Amino acid sequence: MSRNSNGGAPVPEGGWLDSEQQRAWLAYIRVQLRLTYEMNRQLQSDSELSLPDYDVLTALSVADRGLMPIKVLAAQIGWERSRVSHHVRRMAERDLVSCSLSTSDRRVTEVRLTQHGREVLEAAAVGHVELVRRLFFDGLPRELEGPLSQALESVYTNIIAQGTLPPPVDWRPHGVDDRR
Amino acid sequence: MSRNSNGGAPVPEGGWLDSEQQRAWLAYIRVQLRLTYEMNRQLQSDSELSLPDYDVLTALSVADRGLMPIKVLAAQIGWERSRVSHHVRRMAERDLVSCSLSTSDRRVTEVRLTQHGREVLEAAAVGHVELVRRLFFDGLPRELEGPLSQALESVYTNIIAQGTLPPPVDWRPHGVDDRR
DNA sequence: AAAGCTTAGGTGATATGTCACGCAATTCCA
DNA sequence: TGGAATTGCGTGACATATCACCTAAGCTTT
Repeated sequence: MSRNSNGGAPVPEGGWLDSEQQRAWLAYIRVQLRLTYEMNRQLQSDSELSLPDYDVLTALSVADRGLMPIKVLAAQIGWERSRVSHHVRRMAERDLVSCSLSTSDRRVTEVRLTQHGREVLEAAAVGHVELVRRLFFDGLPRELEGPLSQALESVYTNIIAQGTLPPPVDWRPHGVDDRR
Repeated sequence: MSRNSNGGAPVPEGGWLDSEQQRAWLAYIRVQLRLTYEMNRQLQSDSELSLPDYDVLTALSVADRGLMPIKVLAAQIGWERSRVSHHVRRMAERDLVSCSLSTSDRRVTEVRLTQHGREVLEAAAVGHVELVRRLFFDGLPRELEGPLSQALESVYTNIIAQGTLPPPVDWRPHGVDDRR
């Protein structure tokens, strides 16, 4: 940091971001930080779920028959496998999910949403989505919704192409309806 | 989840997001997840820093005289104070920062960037910014940079207004140049 | 200047996440 | 078909984060 003090002109060469890019990146980081903080806080105070809990339950809730191998679940929500393993065990102790061996391939553990888990999720989702709407969309002018989606989708596509992570399966997070 | 199966029409009433909003939200969450994962991964493999380490060092590097009270640092990067306290102690053991009591108010601990910390940060920043450019901006059409910035800035302003968190001080994260 | 409030931080118990490794089921292939 | 490679996961040691609570310095009031 603190070099490249060129008074605000774009930086064409390899190393740094030009000023328009810096603007976008700064805005992105700020939104990301605050939003994560607030979502966590809201969930924990209005429900018995943490944001990670919520992510797991949401992924399961839209899965076929509310059930998913650990490997797939990890890919869906972008976690390390062993994190899922630990987390799911803890959630099972709270009766939010249950685990069982697949009959077809006895290496795989299938994680299943319990009835209680589904109820807790649906109760929590109301407040969560409400928060997202209030914090995110109430501040977003209608005419920028389209461009924002486009921009983020482009970036996402690029990340998948460039990134080192196995490409994910379709996933709908945080109150995004699955319209079956 | 899994209710409100209205076949794709916008949902006007209170509870859920309409389909354009769902599109934006889904894209946002996906980008957020992948990007965090990749940034962490890159930093840890190309330097001796984690993403949290990097955030701390970046905040300090743009501070006046490379020095900041813990309280301010926490606000800058959106952490709980005690997290900063613990983390900074560990970083001090690695000689990335150092702590000392303020002379004017002996309650405050001032965290300072060490010479070694600055060197490590500057070495790490090169690869980090390179990754951000490759993953984020290479996928973002120039004509969408402006709208994206605008959209995220609107959202950010709204979060600050609505949110429960103390409004932050100015902060420039992750390789955003401070052009003093 | 002492009682009581407020503010900055540290601390220790606990929860959570990561990493390296190991084991067992499956698949590959000579 | 039997051994090697691969795959899916669990585990335990360790790193990190959170939470409730503690101390002490400064401030305010009387």
